[in-house]
Amino acid sequence: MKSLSIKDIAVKANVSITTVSFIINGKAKEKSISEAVIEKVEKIIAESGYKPNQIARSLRTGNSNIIGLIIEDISNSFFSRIARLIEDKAYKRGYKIIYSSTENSVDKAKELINMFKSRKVDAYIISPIKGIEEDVKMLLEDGNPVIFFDRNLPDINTSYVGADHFNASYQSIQSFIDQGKKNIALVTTDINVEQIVERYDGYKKALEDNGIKYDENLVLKIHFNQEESETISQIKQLLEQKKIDAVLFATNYLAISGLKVLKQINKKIGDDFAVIAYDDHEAFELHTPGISTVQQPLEEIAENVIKLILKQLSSKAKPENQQIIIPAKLIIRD
Amino acid sequence: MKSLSIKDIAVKANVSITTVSFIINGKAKEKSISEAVIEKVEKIIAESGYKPNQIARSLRTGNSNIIGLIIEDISNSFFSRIARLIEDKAYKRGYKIIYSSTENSVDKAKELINMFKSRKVDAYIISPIKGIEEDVKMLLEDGNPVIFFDRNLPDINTSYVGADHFNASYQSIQSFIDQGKKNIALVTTDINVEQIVERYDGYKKALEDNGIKYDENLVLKIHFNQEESETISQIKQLLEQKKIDAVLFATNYLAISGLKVLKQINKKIGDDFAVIAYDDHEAFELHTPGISTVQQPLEEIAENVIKLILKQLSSKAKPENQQIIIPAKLIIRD
DNA sequence: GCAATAAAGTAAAACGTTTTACTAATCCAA
DNA sequence: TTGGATTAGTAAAACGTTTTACTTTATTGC
Repeated sequence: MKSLSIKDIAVKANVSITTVSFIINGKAKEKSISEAVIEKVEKIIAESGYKPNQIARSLRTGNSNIIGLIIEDISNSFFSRIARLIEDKAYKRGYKIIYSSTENSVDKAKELINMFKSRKVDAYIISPIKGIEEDVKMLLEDGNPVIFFDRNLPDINTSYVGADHFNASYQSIQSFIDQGKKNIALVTTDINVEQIVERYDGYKKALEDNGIKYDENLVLKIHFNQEESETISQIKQLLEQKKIDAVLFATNYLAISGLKVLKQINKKIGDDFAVIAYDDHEAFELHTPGISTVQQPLEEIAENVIKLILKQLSSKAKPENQQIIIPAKLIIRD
Repeated sequence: MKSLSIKDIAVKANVSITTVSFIINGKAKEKSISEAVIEKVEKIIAESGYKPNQIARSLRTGNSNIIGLIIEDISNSFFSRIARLIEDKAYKRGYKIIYSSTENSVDKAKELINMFKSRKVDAYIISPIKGIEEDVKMLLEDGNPVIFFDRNLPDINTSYVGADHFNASYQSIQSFIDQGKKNIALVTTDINVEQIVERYDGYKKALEDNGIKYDENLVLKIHFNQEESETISQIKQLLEQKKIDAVLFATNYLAISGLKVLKQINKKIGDDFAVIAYDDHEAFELHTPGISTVQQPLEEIAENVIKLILKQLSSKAKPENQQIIIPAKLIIRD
């Protein structure tokens, strides 16, 4: 069964297509369509269940009311929770979200940008990776609103919303030191994105400020995309160094793997061994003992992202770029 | 900067729009375009970075290469993991996913269906809720491929892929009974969807088959969408009944809340109190002691969903409906 | 009672593709 | 040498909207 078109409505109501279009778009008054006609057409529309074809609409107007969301991996709870919040807020303002996961592949990220481009999304929300700078620059040159979140690309001149990774990391290490820890390990990833680098820098700076020498044997950089079993064996190797008395995990999935290791090698978290995980996760609260975490301000990040996007979408002129850095919260458990 | 259109390419190559279109769509051979022209046009396309406008394409052809995914909540790890798998498999076959969360609201689900309809998605993958039967029927009447997963709506005649909830629940209870448990509680939700009802039925049947009387004081039905604090206090009330020696949580988020309660009231899982959670979650593996779970076959569900969808998309005639029920696995931990 | 203005509405172009039906030139067989 | 088949390509309609520029009739002010 073919779906109804504006033409069918026009014929039924015995008016022109133009008139129907004006009514649908709330321009009836301003285009001086009579009350009687408005009512008649609206009645027919309601009865027939006609819905305008958004594709035709997009083709004509050039915008789609769709926002593209590019993230690393929707099955990571940090991203899925952010996605949910963004979706929610966007939806309330009449925007829909198309998302896709890059799995940290530059090629896939570029492909996604192209796909979104050819689908004429109105705006891009991206948690970027190194290597897509040129593509993003082209988007910006073409006048597309682009907002980065969680991660930033320093060479790109656009708005960014994220947590204060450097300070969060610094404070975590400081709290270890305040507890008297001396041999503090860091488990992080080798992906070269700003937020990960900042966490690393915060680690180093805190050690330095406290007069503790940086020891590269205490830092483990895990390949992204490797099998979890491999990750686990690397972490196991690290943590078997007896002297380590504290460890900061730079992402939640690394912390999960790390906790599995602790369970395996039966190393207890307590007075002489402390753990902090980056990005909260339900497992950390439930764990016995509770795992201290750096909690990212998801709600604020999502709210700011949407606010910036909508501001750009509603004003023709591009607003000033903003770098919104939101403090993260260190939650000490148990 | 305006983006390039097929016309720009045609002008540059000094051929007609038609010719360019044939080449883009791989019909050059069959439409007898000469090798020389093909090469020339392809070169120009590559150099200019031209990408066809998918919106115009969709308008003309009536399909979008987009599959709509409607789920309850993307931030629930069961759905986000399934979404990731589906996205991945769809992507490999040239399809993109638009997803949205219903939050178990019938109105939002209907709105989403309408939105997808007006965007002309090629197919619908839905984890349905009661109340949208009419809307789905209309989709089917219009010839749209629709596949349900995780949950089913009995009155609707379409394909379904899901786990064997009844047996999984039955086996869980049976395993409690085999351990000698007598007062087995069930914490479930009040949403009226088949998969939840089946879990409940499995619970009842297992008790009955073992000659244990059903006691409604041992069954707690939690409102969907209520605050977690409320959920926690209700579960607390239930579990404070001393005689309860085992509990099955019918969803992973209920189990998470339940574990928080156990931690609060300091009730230990062990020989005289057992827990099984439905749907695995990282927290369950890490928990001390490990929490036994019913693991849904995510990979198989996603694979079957995509297989069915693609079969429908490629064959003009609608294939037979299939009900694919995949056994779930009871993982006993510790 | 006449020009200017307002009210009520419409025809047709445009958005960027795909596809159908067509033309013109060349080839080949009888 | 002729006429059907093949090769190489194109013009134009169609998809379903929005929007600009236009028409026709009624109203107003003087």
